Amino acid sequence: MPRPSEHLVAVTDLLRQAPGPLSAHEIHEDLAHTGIGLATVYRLVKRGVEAGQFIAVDIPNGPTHYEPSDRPHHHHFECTSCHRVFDIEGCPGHFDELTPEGFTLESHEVFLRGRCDACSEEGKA
Amino acid sequence: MPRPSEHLVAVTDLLRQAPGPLSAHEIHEDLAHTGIGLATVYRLVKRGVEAGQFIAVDIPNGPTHYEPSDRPHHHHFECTSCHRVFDIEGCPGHFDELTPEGFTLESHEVFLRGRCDACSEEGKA
DNA sequence: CAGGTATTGAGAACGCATTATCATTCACGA
DNA sequence: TCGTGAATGATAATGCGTTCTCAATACCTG
Repeated sequence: MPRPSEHLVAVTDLLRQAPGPLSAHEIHEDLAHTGIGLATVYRLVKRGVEAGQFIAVDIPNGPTHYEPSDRPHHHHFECTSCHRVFDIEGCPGHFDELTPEGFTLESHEVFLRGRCDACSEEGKA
Repeated sequence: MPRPSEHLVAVTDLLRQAPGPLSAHEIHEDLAHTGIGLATVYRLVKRGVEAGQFIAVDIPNGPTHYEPSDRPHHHHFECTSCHRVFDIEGCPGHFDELTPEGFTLESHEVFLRGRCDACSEEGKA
């Protein structure tokens, strides 16, 4: 029972509710019950990025993730166990002080890695 | 004039002299005059990483780079123009303060992006 | 100098993320 | 209800980084 163009709504809602950016694969899985195809997921996120609604987040050694573009400045935490990516608030700042002489700083990214709350719990048991 | 096993010396020296981590492709290019093959480059860096001499640096949206493992804690700057990666000294620290409740922090990475000294000069002209 | 072994380079093959293809299906107006 | 154009899903194809295959070559020992 796929509803055309309803897909965009579903993807947008999913990204808004998510605790961090999602990959195309994750979106496809989370919306599996709607019958959406992977190709459509890629089409919608690509369109969304071009339209400025979504932002593409490049993960080191992983697929591109997507998040709504209206979130305030933040960074990301990747779980080394479940590989999900979470938003984290705050920013160390003062990156211009780290920039070498003669270099021009344009942007910065901070990636934390470790275990998310769920996976940390598992480890304790 | 390829000298077998001399290749490892050449790769090691190159990585030591480089201002930052190099990709397999960059190593292959920089050592083109030695006649080294790309497959050999991959073999040597893989072996080096397994042996603990080199460290694999994952670049967002780019190929794995390699650097000597005996460098002190540092981060990286990627030039948006020439796409070379440079080491930068210093670290903002205090990442545990950014880590959400219940999460376990294992490591962190900081990526700065902008124009390197050479490419900044170009822009001025 | 001959034989055995490890290394090498070229190119094929692979894995993965992403994009293109195309027949089918759906929405919507006449 | 029928026709038309846009959207969709399955799958083939692509691009790129990396690994594998294998014949040729270099080193080493006797």
